[in-house]
Amino acid sequence: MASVKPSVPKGMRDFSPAEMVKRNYIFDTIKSVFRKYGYQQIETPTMENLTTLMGKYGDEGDKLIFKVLNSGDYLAKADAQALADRNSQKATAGISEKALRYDLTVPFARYVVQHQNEIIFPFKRFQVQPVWRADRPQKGRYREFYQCDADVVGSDSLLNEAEFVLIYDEALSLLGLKDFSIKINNRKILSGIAEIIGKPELIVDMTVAIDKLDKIGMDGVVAELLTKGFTQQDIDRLEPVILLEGSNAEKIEKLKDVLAASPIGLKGIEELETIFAYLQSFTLQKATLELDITLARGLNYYTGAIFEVKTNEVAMGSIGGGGRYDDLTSMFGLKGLTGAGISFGADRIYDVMEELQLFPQASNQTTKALICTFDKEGETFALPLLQQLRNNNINAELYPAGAKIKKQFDYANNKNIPYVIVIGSDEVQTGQLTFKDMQTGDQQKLDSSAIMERLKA
RNA sequence: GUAGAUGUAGCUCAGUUGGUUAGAGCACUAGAUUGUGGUUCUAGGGGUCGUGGGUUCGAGCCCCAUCAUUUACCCCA
Repeated sequence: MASVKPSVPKGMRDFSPAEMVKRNYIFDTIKSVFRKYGYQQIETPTMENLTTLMGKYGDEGDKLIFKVLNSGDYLAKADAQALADRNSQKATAGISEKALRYDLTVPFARYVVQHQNEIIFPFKRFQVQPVWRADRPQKGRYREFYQCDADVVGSDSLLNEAEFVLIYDEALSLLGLKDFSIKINNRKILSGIAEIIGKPELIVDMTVAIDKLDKIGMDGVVAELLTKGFTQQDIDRLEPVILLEGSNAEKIEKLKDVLAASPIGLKGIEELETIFAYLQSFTLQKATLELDITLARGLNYYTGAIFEVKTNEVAMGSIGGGGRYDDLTSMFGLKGLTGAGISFGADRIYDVMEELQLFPQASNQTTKALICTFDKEGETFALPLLQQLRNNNINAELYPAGAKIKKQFDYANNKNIPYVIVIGSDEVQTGQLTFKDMQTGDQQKLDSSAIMERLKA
């Protein structure tokens, strides 16, 4: 067989042992915080029906969904006309019925509707699984990456939103981030602004444009708004709102003025105030909570609070986001169920922590003791000791007999194994085994029970 | 989809105006050391220079195409 150059698909990666230690550290930390706040883990399949996903993420999102070719003779059922016309979009429906999940929120909504009779509401679930996007990879952007989501459905209490802030703060502080912002906004405020301007139908274009403020500046935003159908007059009314400054409380007061004539806008402000009021009773560790009126987020299923988390220590896109969605389950036939959730971008958090060197030295993830022998006799002698070590919860391995002792020590060294037990003919005869500390180089003769005590300590 | 950068040993990279047999570090193998690694010294293996074409007496280097990787835009975690 011709040999194939080994490679993985664009934007996807292998994770070697050293990386997995660090990744698990992130996952375990986030999961423990989720559990602490009452969230329970579920998983959903890698693939969803294409119809479940399409139309949930906007036109752009639809293009970024990885579609999976039907099994068997997939062209048999294809739309011949669409194929002849080279109309990919139309042809897709005939040849693909499944797709890789694009996020965890939509599959969760599907799950809730499908299992509504088993679920006790409010239902608080977390989910840590990879998602796939057919995007162009670049810094901090992969085609396969993990999201860590916590969502609650069936509770409209704004305490949930307040707790999301606490979860972000606690998890990221635990991971060692020292300066990050949890940005918060409310979709209803954005709606109110669009309403005041008199262009409620252009809310999506408006939010997409002002979301870019810190990237392209006010001039860029104005230019984009003009192309989207806003007049200079609209922009004159919009500008002071976008450029609001001051403390969160000051921004809220100014917004109350601006949105006085918009019931929905005022509702959004009220929600924000409630969340801030809840948080008065809690102390944040490292996070800065910041009301950011330009925060929009692309997903248009959000209806209330919107969150986004950014680190201020390195240049990186957002490392988390979320918000409230009042109607996501209605797409699957269950009306009147509100939900809210947040997501951590584990891969970006990894990149940030790597850059800031925040990973602790992990010592207990490797083998603690390696038994080295010279021959079959030593190996046989070593087997009971090996089991005894493992029975005492000591990570231990026996180097298969036959290799040169130098090679075995090399192995221990490369694998960062801290202790080596050497068993040769002397040791077999006397029962006094050679026990060596690989860090200091010290070695001494000890019997197996003494070794056990040393390793348990 | 648009634009730039980069493709040389398993990895990270050097390679002069185009000139003999393409180099280094790390890693690997062996020896110095027949019961001792991490340090040191010595030797060794390993290359269709991404691929295809062109210019030239001569191409890793110049030109064209193509593929791959990567960065930015759009969008997003």
